[in-house]
Amino acid sequence: MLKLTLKDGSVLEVEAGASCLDAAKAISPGLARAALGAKLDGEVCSLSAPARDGAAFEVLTWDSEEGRKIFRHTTSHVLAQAVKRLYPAAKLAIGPAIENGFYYDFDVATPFTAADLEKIEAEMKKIVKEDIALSRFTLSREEALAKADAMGEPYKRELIEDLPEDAELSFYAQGDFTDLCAGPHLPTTGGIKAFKLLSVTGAYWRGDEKNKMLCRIYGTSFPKAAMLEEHIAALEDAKKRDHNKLGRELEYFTTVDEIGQGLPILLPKGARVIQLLQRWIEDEEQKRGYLLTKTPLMAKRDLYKISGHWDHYRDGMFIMGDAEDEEKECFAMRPMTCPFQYQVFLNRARSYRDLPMRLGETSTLFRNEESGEMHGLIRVRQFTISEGHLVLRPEQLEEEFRECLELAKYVLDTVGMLEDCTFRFSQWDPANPKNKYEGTAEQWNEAQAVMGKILDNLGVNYTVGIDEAAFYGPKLDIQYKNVFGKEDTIVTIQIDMLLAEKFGMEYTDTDGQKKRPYIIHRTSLGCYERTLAYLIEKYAGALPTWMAPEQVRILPITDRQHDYAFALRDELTKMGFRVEVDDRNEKVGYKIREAQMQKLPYMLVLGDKEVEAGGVAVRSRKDGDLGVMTRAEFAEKLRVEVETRAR
RNA sequence: GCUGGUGUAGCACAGUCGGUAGUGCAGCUGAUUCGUAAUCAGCAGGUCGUGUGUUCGAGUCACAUCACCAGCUCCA
Repeated sequence: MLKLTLKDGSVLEVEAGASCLDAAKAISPGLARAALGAKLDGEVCSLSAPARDGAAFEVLTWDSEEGRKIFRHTTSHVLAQAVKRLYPAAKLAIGPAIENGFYYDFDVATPFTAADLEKIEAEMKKIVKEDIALSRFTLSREEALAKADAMGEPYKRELIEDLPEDAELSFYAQGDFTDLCAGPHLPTTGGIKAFKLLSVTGAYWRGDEKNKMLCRIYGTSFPKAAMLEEHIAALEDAKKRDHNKLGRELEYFTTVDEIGQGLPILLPKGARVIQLLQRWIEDEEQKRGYLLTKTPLMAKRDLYKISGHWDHYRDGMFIMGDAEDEEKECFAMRPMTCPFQYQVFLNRARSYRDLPMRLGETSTLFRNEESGEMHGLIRVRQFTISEGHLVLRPEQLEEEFRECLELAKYVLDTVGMLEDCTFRFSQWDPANPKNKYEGTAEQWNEAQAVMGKILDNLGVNYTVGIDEAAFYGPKLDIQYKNVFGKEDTIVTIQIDMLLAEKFGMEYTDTDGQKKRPYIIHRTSLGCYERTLAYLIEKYAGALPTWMAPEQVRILPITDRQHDYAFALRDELTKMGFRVEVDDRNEKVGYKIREAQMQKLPYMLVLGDKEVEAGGVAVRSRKDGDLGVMTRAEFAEKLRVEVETRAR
């Protein structure tokens, strides 16, 4: 008999030689039916793996991420098997499970089309119906290489070659298909009840643009058809929130072919929201001791040579004139604010009494992104950020970093985005071959150690992103996902010791010695265009009242109420609210419908009764008819909602 | 930049085998003065993303180019 320890501490006895599936059955047949994999002493394994005496045992179901990964990873093998059956010449690359699905990369002569996907799906259905058992076997490195060659899989050979020499390599076989794979997998293909291939795209082998572009098929799968349908419906729903569609429909922004890619026009509504956010951030920063600066949008190449941008970032810059002709003046639009804002500090000799010096600027930047990178308002070529640089004595670093993080969390929380944010400690990669980073290993290790200590002291729950640092230092990036699950940085806080040195920044300390300051680069709300995009998606266009471009629309029922309507508009406008009158000759139902579709927070319906009583009939987009109020009551309700920045 | 897809009126779409462009909503004009998600009628609006080519003839076919979308790479 074997003894397994369960999660609740109880001990389960099973026959010698029992598999993890047998153990699951021993717990309960229902659990065994839902089981996708298991954990032995915390290590994920297939259900077919033998139970180990004395091990801690756990059954993985759909409720666990590991369980879902096993399920989807097996689906990717079914996909690969179907592709190999239909297109024997296709070469296999990799096929992992990802969040919400899986993909598999193939090297094929001609990329798959939508029609091919249908054929492949049909073949996958057959494979699932055949209920083929998956079996694991291991080979030595040499045997594995021979196996890869025998299968005619050059990419698998490359993968094996890069694994450590003494590694034991596992393969999974399912009928006529075998794949190099760490696993684990479902016991058979029959468990995959519902799946769908979603898209076919290109992807570079090993993620390197110098390598061949492979053909990637994305898909997803679920244990029940209803769950798949629900997922597809959720994807459809996400598309409706897409800022790039909704933001154009609701007239927040537009683009014009003649102006160019990545250069959106902010229409009155979008421009208003961004103005509101900017005023708020500038005021918040002023309250926190920031000094306001306004620095040029361009500079001579000489400045970028000092900062290192000329060497490290030139491809990303808009350069005017001949970059190669050293005799002539050459200007470039700024891709970052740092070297400009440092000049404020450098304006005169500084003492320790000047520090901390907190500089803030609503800063417009220009980056010549590659043509395929642009996306709505999220990735653009000209954008405006709530920029700031803090020049510090070393002992001020931790406290100021904490305050930067607090400010970022406060503004993200206020706009309602904090709950969906994740934190990433972005570090350098000493092995990066592209000469991406400035400075020495010692400087990097010091900056990262300092930052790591601060993050740990502050209890920040972060993931580490290797090779995600800026060229001059490590970053804490606050990440946000768009409706399609694609992640971008919304706020960044960076520690920099290199640029201070390059620009010769120093201060006289209490002991009369010249010392090098630390610098924090940070944003409060990141890039306003990007933030607007996320807000449109988060609220599906119904922005909270305090930031809504139009807060109230007055809807007179007939033209007898027009004078009252315009007087009311002027009254509310003077109080600082954003109000319009819909005085068109239309029925009130029509006007309400339009205001609802534009997601306006409040509609004030005015008929003879309201005019007579001097009141307003209030309708909110959320709760419908709120009944009649006096004008003062409504104004007070609105004031409280705006001042508290209610969501 | 790379792979694939898309591009017809402000928006959503139709347009057959290559034969000279339609529908609905929006807009404008008129009538209607109406109580919580669409009043009725009329009018106007498009060198079919752009360019070149094939053809007697191109929205339709070919090539190039631009923009948009998904993904890769890159990044706030």
